[in-house]
Amino acid sequence: MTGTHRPRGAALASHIAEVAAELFYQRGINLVGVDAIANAAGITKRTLYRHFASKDNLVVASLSHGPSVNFPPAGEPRKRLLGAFDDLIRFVGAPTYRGCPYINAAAELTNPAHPARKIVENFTTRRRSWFRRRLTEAGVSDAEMLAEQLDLLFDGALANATKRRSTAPAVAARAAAQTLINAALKRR
Amino acid sequence: MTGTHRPRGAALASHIAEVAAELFYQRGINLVGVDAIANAAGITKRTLYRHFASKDNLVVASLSHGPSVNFPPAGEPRKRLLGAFDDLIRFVGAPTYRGCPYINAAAELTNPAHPARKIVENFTTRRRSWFRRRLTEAGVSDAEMLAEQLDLLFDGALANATKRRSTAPAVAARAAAQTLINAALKRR
DNA sequence: AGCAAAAGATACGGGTCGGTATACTTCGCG
DNA sequence: CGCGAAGTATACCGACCCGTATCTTTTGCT
Repeated sequence: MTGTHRPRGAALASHIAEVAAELFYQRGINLVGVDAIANAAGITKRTLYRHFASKDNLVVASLSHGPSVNFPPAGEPRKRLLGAFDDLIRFVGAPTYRGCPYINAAAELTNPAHPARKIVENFTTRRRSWFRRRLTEAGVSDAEMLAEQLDLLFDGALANATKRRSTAPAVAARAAAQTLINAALKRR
Repeated sequence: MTGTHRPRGAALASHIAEVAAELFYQRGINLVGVDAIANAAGITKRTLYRHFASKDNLVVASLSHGPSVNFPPAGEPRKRLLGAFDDLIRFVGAPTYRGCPYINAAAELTNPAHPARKIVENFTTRRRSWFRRRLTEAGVSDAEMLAEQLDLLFDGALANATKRRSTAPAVAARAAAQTLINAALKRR
């Protein structure tokens, strides 16, 4: 055991990204300066720039440290699908909820060349794929289309809850998902 | 006819808000300064501040001048509902599409006390009410819940299209809306 | 014609931004 | 032990931010 009290090296980089993620999430990417991040992380701006070449790079790294919805790792396909929506309800109900970090990033980073934009796009694609695989396992014929629709309900609940500060949209999303899945299975 | 070449008085205020709306939409509220707005509007910063007490006030005024989805003003209820989704497809397919101005504002304006946040909330509420009224006219029993769900599909398509730059989510939203409406009418 | 309001032109003020420079201290490890 | 990397402390840079002050010119209206 090395026993260092404060993080160093790679561990420090991860710590910086974590602190940045929280600040970006609560106050907005464009409204948080690197000075504030360095200060909150208990380090110097010089040290921050030793780990991240630029603020843009730090934004990219911070995305994987933000809060997220949990997707059930195993179980009956339909239960896993609805379980994701259950956790969505929990997610938007958190007292510190301030929207979906990825939706927010897409809104804040208007420069199409920003490196974080690709991360955002990949994230959505992966979530849609997860839905598609579960739907295929459940026996839905047009899994591609339904996966897209469940993804919409997800983003819709996240975006709507940001505007209204309520869990109602997430609850409605869960119900809509159930309706759509049932309709797809009946029509088979 | 007065015949003034350049707008004055109240007309100028509206012109400023229009220019601001476009800049905010394309480049982001927090990334556009009042100097850039005054410059693009062909006026002086001094004049801008004669019409708007602060940038925050201008942000509020700009929201009503941004691009928006058209809701069919008359016709058979179900046609009007699907017509809104048709225009949603057009909206997200525009080459200058950069997300929903209201969702973006909610993401950018992290200060809960910002005056624009109330405008954003009112907007969502009004759209949901429009859905609810049409659904009631169409004979849906639980119009409240279904209106919420259609609103989710709307926001979902808008948010998802921002991340992916595609009309596919809007097309899927329209199909999902149809499925949900049909299911609600059958179950009556 | 003439006046008050509106708009132009320009500069400034205090603040923050992302990023860099310099010089000093601490730490891990061979 | 001692060396080099990592981190601290602090100051600085040019650019931009929102908002205001001053002064001149234009305009609409009576």
